[in-house]
Amino acid sequence: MVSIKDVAREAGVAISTVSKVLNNYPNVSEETRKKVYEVVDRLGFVPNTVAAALSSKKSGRIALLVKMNLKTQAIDEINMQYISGAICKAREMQMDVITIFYSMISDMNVEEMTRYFTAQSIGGIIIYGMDKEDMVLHELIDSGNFKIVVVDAPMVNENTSEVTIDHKQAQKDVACKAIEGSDVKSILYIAGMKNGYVTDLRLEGIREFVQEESLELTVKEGDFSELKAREITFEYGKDTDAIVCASDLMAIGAMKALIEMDVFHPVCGFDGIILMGYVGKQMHTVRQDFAGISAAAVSELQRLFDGEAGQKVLLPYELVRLKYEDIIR
Amino acid sequence: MVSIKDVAREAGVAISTVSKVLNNYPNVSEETRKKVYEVVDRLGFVPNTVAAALSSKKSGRIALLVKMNLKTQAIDEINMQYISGAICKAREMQMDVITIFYSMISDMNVEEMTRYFTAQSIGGIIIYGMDKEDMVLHELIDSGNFKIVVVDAPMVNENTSEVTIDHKQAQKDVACKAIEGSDVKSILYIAGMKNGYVTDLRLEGIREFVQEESLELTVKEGDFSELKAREITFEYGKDTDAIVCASDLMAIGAMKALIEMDVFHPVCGFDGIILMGYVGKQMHTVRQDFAGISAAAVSELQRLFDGEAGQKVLLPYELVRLKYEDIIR
DNA sequence: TTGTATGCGTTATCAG
DNA sequence: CTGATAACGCATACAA
Repeated sequence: MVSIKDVAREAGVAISTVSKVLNNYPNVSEETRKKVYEVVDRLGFVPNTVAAALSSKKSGRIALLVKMNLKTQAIDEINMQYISGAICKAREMQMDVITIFYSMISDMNVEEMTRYFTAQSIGGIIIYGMDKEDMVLHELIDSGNFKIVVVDAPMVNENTSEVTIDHKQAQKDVACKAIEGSDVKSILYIAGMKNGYVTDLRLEGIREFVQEESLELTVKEGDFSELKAREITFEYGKDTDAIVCASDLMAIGAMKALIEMDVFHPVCGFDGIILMGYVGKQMHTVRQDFAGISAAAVSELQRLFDGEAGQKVLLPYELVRLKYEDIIR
Repeated sequence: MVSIKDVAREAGVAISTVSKVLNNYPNVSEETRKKVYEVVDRLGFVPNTVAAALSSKKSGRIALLVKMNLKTQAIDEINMQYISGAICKAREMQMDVITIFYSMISDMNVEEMTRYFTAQSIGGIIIYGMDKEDMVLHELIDSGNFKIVVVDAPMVNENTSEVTIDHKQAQKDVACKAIEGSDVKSILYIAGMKNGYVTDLRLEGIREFVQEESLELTVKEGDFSELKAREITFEYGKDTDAIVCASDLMAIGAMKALIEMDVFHPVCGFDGIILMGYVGKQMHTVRQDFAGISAAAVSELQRLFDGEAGQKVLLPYELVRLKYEDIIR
C-alpha cells in the first residue's frame, strides 16, 4: 500500500507538506504543490480515509440515519433514493459515509448514541424522516456534539440545518391541479402520521386551499398507511367529490378502493414514487427529487463542517402525473 | 470520549489486556476478563472501529458493491433488501459497512480499485449482481487481495464464496406451478440478460422442464427489461399458451401487455417483489429472501476472515403468489 | 514556506 | 497470563 510517507519520500518533501498540499492548505509554494501532485498520481496514491478520520476529529465521516419500514416497498423507494443520492454526492465531496437504520439504535439513549457515533469517528449526521416524538434525536441535536442536517424537520441552530421542500405550498398546488376541471365541492383529506412534521405543513396547505376555494373539508388520519387510506376511502369516499392524500401510497390505497367501489373521484398523492405508474388510473402528485434532496443535505453538512451556521434549505418540487408508459424502461 | 486507555486505568490492567479481553483472546484469566467487562459497561465504553481498522489490517470493514442504475428512479426493492439485510447483520457481527454503487468505480482498473478499497481499510467485499463481462471484478477476485462473497455468481476459491439459491430448480418449480391446471402446450420464455450468470441457470431450468413435460419452448431475450418483455409479449404472446419470465418486472410487463391484448395466459415471474401485488392479476413467482441472502453473505465473509476457505452457500426459496390484500398494511 | 514531533485509539509482538 | 511498546496512516501544533 502506498502511503503518504511514500509520496513524501518520492517527492523529497516532508509528510506534513504532502498533507498540507492534499488538504489545500494556504501556505504551500506552487512549486512543491506541483511536485507533490505529480508524485501522487504517478504512484496512484489514495489517501486513507480511515487514518484521516482517526487523526482529525473534524473529519468528513458522516452517517445517514434512515427510518426504514421493513414492510412497505414504496417507502423503500424513497429511502433508496435518499441513500444513493447521499452516497454519490459524498463520494464526490470525498466524504466517508455509513448507513444506519434507525431501528438499529432506537433503543439507545443520547449518551449511548453519542458514544456510538463517536466511536465510529462520525462528525456529521443526516437524519431522514424524523418526527416530533423522537426525543432522543432531539436531544442529540441539542447536545451540539455533531453537525446535523435534518430532512423535512424544522431543526435549525448553530450546527443543525434543515433541507426540505415547501410542503404547504406543494400540497395546495397538487390539490388545485387534481380538481381542476372537475366540479368539486368537498374534499376528503387523508393525512399522514400525527407526529410527523410534514403532516402539519401539508395539512395547513390543504386547509388554506379549501378556504380560498370555499370547499368543504373532511380530514382523516391515514398514518401514511395504504391500508388505512383504503379503509377510510371505503367509509367516506363516496360522500366527497375528491380525495387528497398526504402520500402516494395512501393515494394508491384510496384509488384502488374507489375502483372497487366503482365510483370515480379525482385522487392525488404526494411524493412522486414510481409505483404510482402501476396503478392504472393516473393521479396527480408532488414529485420530490429525493436523491437531489439528499445530495443537498450532504453539501449542507459540508457547510456546517466548514464552520458556517445552520440554515434552512428549500428545494424545488414539481407536479407530475405518472403513466405506466413513462416509468417502464 | 472514553477510550480503551480509560478502561485499562479504571480496571487496573494494561491496555493490551483490555484489547485481548475485547477480542476474545484465549490467554486471559477469567478474573481479569470479568473485571474488564465490569468497567467496560460501567463506563459505557464502545470500541472505536476506525482505530481498530487502522491498526489491524484484517479488520471487519466490508464494502457492499451494489449495481444500481442511478440515472433513472426505479423501484429498487431488491437492492434495498440486499443493503438493509447486510447492514443489519453486519452490525450484529460488529462489522463496519460501507455501501458503494458500481457506477462510482466502474471506470477503474484493478489496481485503482484495489487502492480504493485498501485506502478505506476494506478487507472484505460483497458483490451483488455481477455478470460475466465484469472483467475488472473478475480480476479483483483473482487477485486474492480481498475476501469476497459474490451473490449469484459461481466464484469460489480460497478466499471467495458464493451465496445463491438454486435458480435452475426454482425456475422449473415456478413454471410447473404456473401452468398446473391449465392446458398448456407451448411456453414463451422471456430470459434475462445474456451475460448474467443466473440467466443461464434459469434457462437451463426451463429447458429441462419443457423437455420433461414435452412442451414447446420459445425463448426470447428480455434483458430484465419490463419494456422489452412487454414488446416481446405483444409480438409472440398470443402464439403460446403461457409466459414464463426470468424476473418479476418482466412478468409485470408481459402481464400488462396480455391484458391490453385482451388474452389470458398464465404468466409467472421470478424474485417475489412486492410490486407484483399491485398488478391486479396474480402471478406465481419465486420468492427470494434478499435480506436473508445478504445476511448470509455477511456471515460467509466472516467465515473467510476467520481463515476458512470459500464455499458455495445455497439458500432456500419459496413459491408465492402475491395478492394486493397481502402486501398492504 | 517547510520540516519535526506528537497524538488519534487500536492491535499485535514480544518480554517478563 | 500480563504488560510495555511499536506500528497503522494521517493531521497539526510548533519549530526552524
